Amino acid sequence: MNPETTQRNTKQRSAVSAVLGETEGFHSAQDLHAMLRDRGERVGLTTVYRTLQGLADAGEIDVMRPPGGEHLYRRCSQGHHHHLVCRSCGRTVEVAGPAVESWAEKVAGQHGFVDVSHTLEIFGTCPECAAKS
Amino acid sequence: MNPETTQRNTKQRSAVSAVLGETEGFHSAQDLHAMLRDRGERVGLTTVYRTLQGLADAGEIDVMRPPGGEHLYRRCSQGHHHHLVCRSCGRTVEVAGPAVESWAEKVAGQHGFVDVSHTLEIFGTCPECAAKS
DNA sequence: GCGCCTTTGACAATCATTGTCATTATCGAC
DNA sequence: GTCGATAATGACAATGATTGTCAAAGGCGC
Repeated sequence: MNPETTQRNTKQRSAVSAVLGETEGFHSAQDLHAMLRDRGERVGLTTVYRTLQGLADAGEIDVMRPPGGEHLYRRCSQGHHHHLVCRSCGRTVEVAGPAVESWAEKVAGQHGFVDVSHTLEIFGTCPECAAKS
Repeated sequence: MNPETTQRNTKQRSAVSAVLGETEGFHSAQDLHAMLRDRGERVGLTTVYRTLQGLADAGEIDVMRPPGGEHLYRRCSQGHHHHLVCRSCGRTVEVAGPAVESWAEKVAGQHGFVDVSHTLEIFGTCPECAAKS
């Protein structure tokens, strides 16, 4: 078992990372690819996908699978947390829920499940969007 | 707020509903389609998809979007609840978490979000699968 | 600098899901 | 029970995100 999957530092990887660092909210792989092109970076779509997967595996970014069908990626704070997403404008707020974490662990444990993880997303309409409609 | 969801009762709809009622766990649309064919029901794949969407909209079934990429459907108890899924054998346990519900509402409210909903899935390895490995 | 080996990227392939549209079946009215 | 409007169906094509492929290029240790 090699814990350190030989990762090399390439321009493309930093470019993707940089874009993620400068943008707010979630973006699809294709979005990010377009942004990179606009910035003049020449990065292949395939590479964007692979880089994002790598970053996601490394825990440096979060992945969300909205009903829309595309994967959305976002750089988030490192620790475990969840998202409160406006279903109208896409605005995202990070929320922490220690109570939820322990609850999930407890419930899973009661059923004998081990190696537990969980996903939680909260959807709603943010104040601005609610006011608009 | 129900603008007449004009739904007709058709053989296909009952067939899909019946299969869902007799199976355990989550199944993909294509799975269900295959099952229906085995039973001798002649149902088009397109119809299976549409029927499932309809049932999901009506709240009669639950949809899950696992990392695998396929949509999985399952008939569940009507009330709001969540799932504890074995990531090895797919076994599913329904769990209720009143505390989580209220927590989500509260957190969303604190940020001014309205019309709140949420999704929560817990993944783990069930006792049997854990023992096997 | 040199060479090995990972990464890259253009393109093709995959595959679940959705759109299309002529045909069929359902439901309410009579 | 019959009729007719109209929603539902289903075979097929289309879509579109994601993944696979493989030759070429670049990073890293030496």
